[in-house]
Order: sequence, then C-alpha cells, then structure tokens
Amino acid sequence: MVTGSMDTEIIIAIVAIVFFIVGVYLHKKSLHTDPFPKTGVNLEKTKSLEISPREYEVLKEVALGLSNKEIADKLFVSESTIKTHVSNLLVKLNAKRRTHAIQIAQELKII
Amino acid sequence: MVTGSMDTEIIIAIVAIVFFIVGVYLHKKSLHTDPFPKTGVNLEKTKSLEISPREYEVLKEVALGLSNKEIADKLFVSESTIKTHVSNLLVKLNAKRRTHAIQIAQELKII
DNA sequence: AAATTGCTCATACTAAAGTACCAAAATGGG
DNA sequence: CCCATTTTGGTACTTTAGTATGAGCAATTT
Repeated sequence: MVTGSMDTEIIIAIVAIVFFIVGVYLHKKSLHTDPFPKTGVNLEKTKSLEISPREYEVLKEVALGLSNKEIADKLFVSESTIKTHVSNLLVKLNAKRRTHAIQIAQELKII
Repeated sequence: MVTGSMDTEIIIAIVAIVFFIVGVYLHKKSLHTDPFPKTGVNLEKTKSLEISPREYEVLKEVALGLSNKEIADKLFVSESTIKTHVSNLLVKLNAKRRTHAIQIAQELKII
C-alpha cells in the first residue's frame, strides 16, 4: 500500500464489508416496490375495452375451462345469457373464439 | 474520526462507494441464476404425462387460440389429425375440453 | 318522462369441437 | 429386419360454440 497503517487498513476493510452488505440489502429492498399490480389494473383495462362487470365475470370462468352450460349453472342464469356474454366478449376482445379470447385476455393481463 | 488524515478519509469514502456498488451489482446478478426453467422443465413433465412431441406441439397452438383447421394448416397436416391429437391430449390432461386443457397445462407449467 | 345501458332470455341456424373406431404409413431402436 | 410407438387420416355422429335477431326489464342518466 502507498499509505496507511495497519489500523487504517482494517478500518477500510470494515467499511468495505459494511457498505457491501448495505448495497446488497438496499438493492434487495428496492425490488419489493411493485407487488401491487395484483388487483386494480385489471378493472382499469376492462373499462377501456368497455367490458361490463358481468362479461368480465364470464370471461374469468371461460378462462377456467368451463362450458357455457357450466358457467350458466354457476352464475344462476340460462345458457343463452352466457352465449350472449361470450359473443359480446369475442367482439370486444377481437377474438375469433373463446380460446383466442383467453390468450388475448392473458396478454392484456386482465385475467 | 479517531485516527486518519484527510487522504485516509477520502480513501475510505471511495472504498465505501465502490463496495456499495459491488454489493448492488452482485445481488442483482445473483437473481439471474434461475432463468433456465425456460425450456427443459416442460418436456420433463410432458413425458410423465406421456404426451408425445407432436401432441405437445398441438397443445401449444391450442393455447394460442387457434382452431383445429388453423393448426392443421400451420403444421401441414389434415384437420382429422389435429382432432386426434387434441382428443388424446384431453384424455392425457384429464380435461373436458380444450379451454380446460389450457388451464390445466398452465397450472402444470408445461406451457 | 324519455333515452341509454346492462342483464336477461329465446328461437333458429351455422360452424366448430369432440368422440368412437379403425387403419395405413413412418420412425426409431433393439 | 421386426416391433413398438408415433403420426397420420378417414367416416360417421353427437355435442358445444358461436351468430343473428329480437325483446322484456331494471337501473341510470339526461
């Protein structure tokens, strides 16, 4: 070393270690600032797509793999109603069929 | 400070900054050690489910929202062939229909 | 009050999806 | 070469999905 006694070198080493740890710690903490996009963003986008609350509800069931009849029973409405909702969803999501709608919805992160 | 000249303090400060940066950098890098589940894990599970390579290929297309006819054209085979593959996939994935198969496949993280 | 919007449901079809069953090539090891 | 598996394909149906159209009802909004 150019300058510095034994004591000085020890102090520098300690400072190095401490700031290294601080660096790791702060970076780790900085990564915990975005786990909020859980709920909230979804409904925002559905609005811009003009998807109604009921349609959105149906969309989620479709994505779970349920048939129109199964969704109808689950939501206590007729199958006709579900067909209407799904049909409207396809138009609004610009999808050719329900599987396509699922893919698009996932890409838009609305489900 | 107990001991140390002006020069010493500057050195300590520099060391602190350098190791702080090193700390941040190494921690950041340490988070890039698992991006391997890209490919590899998938094929493992498909084996356990006895899903053939071709069936797996069809599964991915189904998940993209394509129709049987579209998949057939894309893979240069007949629609009958795709129907056979999809039917086999439903049995192997224990799904009632293609949308259900998508959901199950995603849950198993094989797509 | 009148118009709008969302949810509901029906009828009548057309179009995909899915099942069942069978069978011929193609492929990859042993 | 033979065998097992995969991939391919067809026919014949049954079942879901999806479209088109019209309409009644309740809650808002204007």
